[in-house]
Amino acid sequence: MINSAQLTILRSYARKPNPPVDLPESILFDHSDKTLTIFDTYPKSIFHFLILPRISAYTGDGYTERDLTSLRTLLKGGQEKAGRVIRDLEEAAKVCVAQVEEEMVARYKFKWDIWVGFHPVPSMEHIHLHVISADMVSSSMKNKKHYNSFIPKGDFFLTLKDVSEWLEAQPSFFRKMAELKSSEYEPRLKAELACFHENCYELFKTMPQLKAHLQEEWDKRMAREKAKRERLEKLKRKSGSKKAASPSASGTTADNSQASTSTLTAEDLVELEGSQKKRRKTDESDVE
Amino acid sequence: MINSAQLTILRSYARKPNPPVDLPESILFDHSDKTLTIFDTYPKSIFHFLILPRISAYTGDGYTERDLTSLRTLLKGGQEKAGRVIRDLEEAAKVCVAQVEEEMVARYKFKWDIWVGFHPVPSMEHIHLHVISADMVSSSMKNKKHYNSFIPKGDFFLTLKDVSEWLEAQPSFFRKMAELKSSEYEPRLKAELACFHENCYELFKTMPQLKAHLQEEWDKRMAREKAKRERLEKLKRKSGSKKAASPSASGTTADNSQASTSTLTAEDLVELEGSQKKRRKTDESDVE
DNA sequence: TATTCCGATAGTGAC
DNA sequence: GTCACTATCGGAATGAG
Repeated sequence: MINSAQLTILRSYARKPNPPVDLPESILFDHSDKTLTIFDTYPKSIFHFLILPRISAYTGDGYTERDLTSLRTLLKGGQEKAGRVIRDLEEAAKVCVAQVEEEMVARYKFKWDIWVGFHPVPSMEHIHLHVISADMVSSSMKNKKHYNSFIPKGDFFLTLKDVSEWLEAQPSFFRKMAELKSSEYEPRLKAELACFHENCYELFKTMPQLKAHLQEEWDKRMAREKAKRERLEKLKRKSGSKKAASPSASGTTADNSQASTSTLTAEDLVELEGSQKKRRKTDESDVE
Repeated sequence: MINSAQLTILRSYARKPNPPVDLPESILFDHSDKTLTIFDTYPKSIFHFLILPRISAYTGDGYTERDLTSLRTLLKGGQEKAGRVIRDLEEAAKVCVAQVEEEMVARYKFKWDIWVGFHPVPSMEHIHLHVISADMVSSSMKNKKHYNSFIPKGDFFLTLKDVSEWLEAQPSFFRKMAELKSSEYEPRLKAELACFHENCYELFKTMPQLKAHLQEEWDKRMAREKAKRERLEKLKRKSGSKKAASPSASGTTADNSQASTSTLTAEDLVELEGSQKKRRKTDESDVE
C-alpha cells in the first residue's frame, strides 16, 4: 500500500519513545505515558488539538498498530478492548480542555464551548481525538467538508460522549454503531452550510459568506463578553474591591486572533463570574 | 425583457444606416446593402467573422426585427421567407471566404478549410452566420463549449450547406429541422474533446491538452506547407523561372499568429500549385 | 474525512 | 450556446536514499 508521509504523520508521532524529545514545541502541546496532545497543523478553530494514543503504551497490552489505525479499527476489537483506549484518550482530553479553557480566559477573558470527538471517516491514519473550540474562526477552515466535519449537529462529528455511550450499550447496538460506513457518513459532509450557533442556523450559499458570518458571530460574542465584564467591573467598583490589572500568559492559541483589551484580570473575571453564577443560579454557555 | 448591451450588440450593428459610417474598422470588415461582415470580438480561430443581415434591408420587405433575432425565428417564417435572407447571407459569405483565402495566402502562403454555419442555440441576439477558419488556434478558444460549438462533426454547428438543403427540402422535413430545440442541441456541447483533424480524432481530457495539440497540428501543417513550397521552388529553379520575392498585404487576421517566412510570393505559389495539381492529378489538402 | 495544484463546472452579473 | 468573476467540485500527486 502506497501512502504519502502526510497521511501517516500521526502514526510516526505515536511511535515516538517516552519522552518524545524529538517532537518540537510547535507540534507537541502535552503528553502522558499513554497519549500525545498535538497542535492540529491546520486548525479549523482558534483552538484545535489532536489527542493520539501512543503505540508503545498499547502494543505490550494486546493491541497492534493496526488496531489503532482509526476509530473503526479500534471499535472492531470489541467494547472492552476499545473502551480502555477511549478512556485513556478521554482522560487526556479532560486535561486538554482544562488547559484550553485556562488559555481562553487568559487571552480572551471568557470561555466558550469546546467540542471533543472523532471523525468517522478520517483521512490520516492513526486514531485521533479532536479537541476544538466552538468558533470555526480560522484561515485553515476553507471548505464545506472542513466545516461540516466538526459541527456536532451535522451528524458527521462523533462526540466522545456518544462514542462512550456506545461502549456501555448493548453489544448489538454497539456493533451497529461501530460499522462507521463511509457510504453512510460521507454524504453528510455535503450538507448545506448552516451557521452552528444556537438561535441562528442561517444558511449560506458559499464559504466566504459563511466565514464572514462566523467572524461576525465571533466579534459579537467578544463584544458581548466585554460589555459583561464592564458591567461586572462597575459592580465590583461599587462594592469597593481594589485589584489591579495584570498581563495574561500565552502558548495554546492555534491561530492568530485578536483579544479585546480590558482592565480586568482573568482571575478577577473567574472570581466574579463564579460568584455571580452562585447568586443567579443560571447556566453558563461556555462549557458543554 | 431585460438584456445587457453585450447580448444585443449585434442588433445594434444591424440597425446602422447605410453606409455604417460610425462602425470602426476594428469591428466592421465589409458590408453590402443587405449585410454586414464584422470581426468576431472573441475569435475562436485565426480567422473568424460574423455575417449579419441589416435590419433596414428587410423591414421594408415584410420582415420584423424579431424575425431576424435568430436562425430559429427566421426559419419560423417559412422556407420562402427564410430562404431570401439565407441566400443573402450566403452571398456575403462567399465574398468573405474569398477574402479570407486571399489573406491566408498573403500571410501564411497556403489556404486551409473555412467553416461557414450557424449556431442552433445562440446567446447573442440577431442572427449571425459564422465564417471561421478550420484551425481552432486562438487565445479566445477557452472552453469545451467554445470548441464543440464549431466542430462540424460535433453535431452542434449547422453548416450553411445543411441549412440551405433544409430550405429546399419537403416542408415536413424543413419544419422538423427548423425546431432547433435547445434541449436537443445543448447536450452536444458537453461531448468529449476530440481533435477535429482528419485522420486524428484523438481524445483529450482537458482543454489545455487539446489546445496544445491543436497548436501542434497547426505548427506541423505550416511546416508541411513550407516544405512543399521549398520543393516547388526547387522545381521552379530547375525549370528556369526567375521571379523575385515580394512582401504580403495584411488586414484580415483576427488573432495573432506567426507566418513562416518564404522567398516565394503568393502568386508564385498559387500558379505553381495549380500547374502541379494538373500534372499529378492528386488532391490538395489546402482547400475543401 | 491531510493539503495542494490544476482544471472543469456552475451561478452571477453585466446596462 | 456572449464574457468575466467567483467559488465549488473533482481528480491526482504528495515522499524519498
